[in-house]
Amino acid sequence: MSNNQNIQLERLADIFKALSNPNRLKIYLRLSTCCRPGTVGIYDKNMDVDTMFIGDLGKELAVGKPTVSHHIKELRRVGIIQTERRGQNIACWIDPDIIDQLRAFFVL
Amino acid sequence: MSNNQNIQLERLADIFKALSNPNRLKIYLRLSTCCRPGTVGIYDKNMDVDTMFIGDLGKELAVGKPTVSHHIKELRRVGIIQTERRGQNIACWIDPDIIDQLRAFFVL
DNA sequence: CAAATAGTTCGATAGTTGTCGAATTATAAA
DNA sequence: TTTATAATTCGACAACTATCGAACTATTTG
Repeated sequence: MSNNQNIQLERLADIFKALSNPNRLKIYLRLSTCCRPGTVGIYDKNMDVDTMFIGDLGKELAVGKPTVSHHIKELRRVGIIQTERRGQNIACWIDPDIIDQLRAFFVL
Repeated sequence: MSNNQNIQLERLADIFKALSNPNRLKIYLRLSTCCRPGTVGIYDKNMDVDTMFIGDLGKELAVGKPTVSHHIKELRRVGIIQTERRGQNIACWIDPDIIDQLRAFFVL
């Protein structure tokens, strides 16, 4: 019996799992600094305010490229980040919507 | 090099790991209904408003007692819940402080 | 004390995860 | 077209996790 409520629960558990690895959490935190205060919700990925590429993230992480790629894939899979190729690089940013949902979840 | 910031990060990752298992997330959600709306922050564990015991949680979870015990231990280890023996039973409740911290974390 | 109930601990096991090096693909530059 | 850079995919492996049954501890009740 896998009803809607269970699907939602599994999805939420998956999101927390994505944030449960220190390296992925570092990526999340690093990306969250790309959004200037007050710009959440109106963040425009074309503004290039402070664009982060996957390679930049790797340099701060002390793990190899395949590992970074794996973590990015996981964060994208659960919807925490979005990516877009720009030439040789791939830009990443946090999806503000999912963060709103998570904040709402922790209202008891 | 394991500075304070890294310790905090590891702790946060640990909290998310605790919530990343569907059964533990169910326990969290079930316990969160013990706090009536509007009582967050003034929740008094001695009020017995809607006290949950570990056995009650197990009945709703379709896993054996050792597994429930393991999950409770994990949730307590990271500080999400607190427990207290009351006779034969052990009461559980969510620590409201940690929830406030988690909500604050998701403010970009 | 004996029996019943609630929960924990232990040891085992199947499954999952994080990491790597090597090989590969995609794009840009010379 | 050749070379360089950025990132992904693949296969492997060690470490970790969720679960269970059996045995154990703690508490209450008769």
